[in-house]
Amino acid sequence: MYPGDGQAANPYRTHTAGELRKENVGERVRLAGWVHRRRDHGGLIFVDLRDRWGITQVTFDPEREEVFAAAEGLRPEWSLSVEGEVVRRPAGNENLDLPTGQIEVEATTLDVLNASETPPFEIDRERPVDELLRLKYRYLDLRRSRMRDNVVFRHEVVKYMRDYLDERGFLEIETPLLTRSTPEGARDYLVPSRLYPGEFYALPQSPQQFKQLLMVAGFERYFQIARALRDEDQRGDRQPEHTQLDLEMSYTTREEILALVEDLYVEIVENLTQKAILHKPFPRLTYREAMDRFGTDKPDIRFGLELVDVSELARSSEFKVFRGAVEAGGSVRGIAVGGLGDLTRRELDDLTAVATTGGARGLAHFRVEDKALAGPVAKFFSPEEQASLRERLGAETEDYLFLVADRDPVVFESLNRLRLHFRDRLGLADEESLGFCWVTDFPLFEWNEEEKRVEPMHHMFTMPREEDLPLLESEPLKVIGQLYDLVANGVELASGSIRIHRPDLQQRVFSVIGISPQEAERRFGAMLTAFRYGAPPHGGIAPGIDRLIMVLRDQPNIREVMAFPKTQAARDEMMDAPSPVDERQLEDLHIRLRRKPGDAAGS
RNA sequence: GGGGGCGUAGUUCAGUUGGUUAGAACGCCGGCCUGUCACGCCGGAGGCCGCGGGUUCGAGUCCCGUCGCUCCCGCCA
Repeated sequence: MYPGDGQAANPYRTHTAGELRKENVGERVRLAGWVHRRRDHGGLIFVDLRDRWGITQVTFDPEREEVFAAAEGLRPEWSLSVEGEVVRRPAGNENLDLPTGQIEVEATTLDVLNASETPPFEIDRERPVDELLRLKYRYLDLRRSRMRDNVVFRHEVVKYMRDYLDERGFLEIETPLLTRSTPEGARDYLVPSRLYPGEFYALPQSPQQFKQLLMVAGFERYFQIARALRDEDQRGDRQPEHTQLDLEMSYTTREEILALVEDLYVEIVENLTQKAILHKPFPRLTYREAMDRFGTDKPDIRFGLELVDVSELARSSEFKVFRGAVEAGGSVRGIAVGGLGDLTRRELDDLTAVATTGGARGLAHFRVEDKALAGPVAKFFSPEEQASLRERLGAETEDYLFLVADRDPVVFESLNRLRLHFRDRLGLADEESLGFCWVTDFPLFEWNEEEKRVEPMHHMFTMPREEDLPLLESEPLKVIGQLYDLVANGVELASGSIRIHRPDLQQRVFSVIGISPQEAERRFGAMLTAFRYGAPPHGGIAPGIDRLIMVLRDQPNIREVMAFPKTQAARDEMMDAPSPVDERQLEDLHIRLRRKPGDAAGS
């Protein structure tokens, strides 16, 4: 049974509004949907009837007086069921923009199923509307074609994932929403317990431990379209809850996991989109290489402007800023950019601001002249050094050179921002292409300067590289983890690792990050115990679904690809959540409020 | 938590140096129109200028505060 299959005895419709063609001419049909537009010519009325599948033009002839009179009262977004005959449109009146544009339906019966108030914004056209209004009336916003197409496309992608994994022996298994808080990384959403005063469940930031336990349980290949919840501030690509394709495999290798996901993504792109994949197979970059070449672990490889290290040249230069940075253990790196024309003082200031947002204290810039470099600090460099800089950066005459000198993380972050700035300003990246790449071999740990301690870069269950195991206690920051990210067009699309499966090694990693055996037992007891019962080697990955849809459909914001997103302030404007609750409910939960609902937070 | 932008008709926006009755387009309402598909033409209604305070003879416009939306930084294993 399917709308329009003509089989079911459906009182509302025999066909969808997207399927009638000239082959159907002469058939008596019934359509249901919304008034998309009404064009009243006095003696003839056209109604564009819209349902999920498309738009069909319905005509109302004044000779059918009763139906015609009813059609005069129709307004946008009324819900209708119309019966009539499919007729060929008069020659010259076909609408080539509409798949159904060869025909129209001459209405003989009109049933108004429900009238509509005038919508708060126009649904039949793609115009910017205030975000709050869209979210408050999300059910109307979702009637717009772009939003509907986003939702439909998302379904197609998720279905593809399910089918793909099912064919390869994966089982879809649900894991709990009410679980235990693991205060590490992001802030948890907490749920108070009624039966245990003062105790709380946490909503999962990821099903990480459960999926590893499913490997111990022997399911070997698991996946789940899983919600992940984090109580952190929003961004254009971050929401309090997002969806990931969580998957895990036993007796597997990194190569097997990468191949599985790469093939899946290639198939999704080739079967469901018009986009082109820039490089197949996906290029592999180590973390080190990604940082050196692009200054980021999520590089947009669709364009050049790669970073060049000129530290050696800087070390011997007269320019103290450069020399000082290198002597302090940092570096000097830069990019050469063409096609900028002559930059004004103001534009150069703006570029400096881009660099300083990345932490840089300044931005050295040169314009490449025929024979020399020009710029405020050019005088510090000898003609030989200038020629060398130009050559190292591969610059042409009239290019600009931009260099940053600082600690490596600052240099990378600043140049990465500049690189992306020029991408957008100069249109360097092809919008219709997908520059996928894998970034591998991340450090297992990173140094948290504020807390003066070592912490996991990804998560604490990641397997170190075999050859680095001896360094675990002595030089943890040098240990490389068996980690891998999938990146496309500068967006991190998936993140995964081979996991630790032996309790002794897991305990060693806990110790490195300062978790005592007692604390580990208290917080991760189930997992450590489980590992003692023949836990298999395993690993997995978690591709983010929202971001994938964003990239594949060129949507600028994660809200555009979610049916019911929250505002940047994490509110649901439609349902008005969060909201105060009854005193009775609080009592059940053993909760007394210190501040009344509605009081400004933190004041 | 911090910074930027925005807030004027149902919607999207304009609004001069502080000065008469706050405008446009779309939408809405009414009329006309038999081939439109962003239909067309004529007419009309519609405003707590986010909210509160201040300066001023006079505030949409200037100042202070506040609320909301949004983008970014922090944060997000």
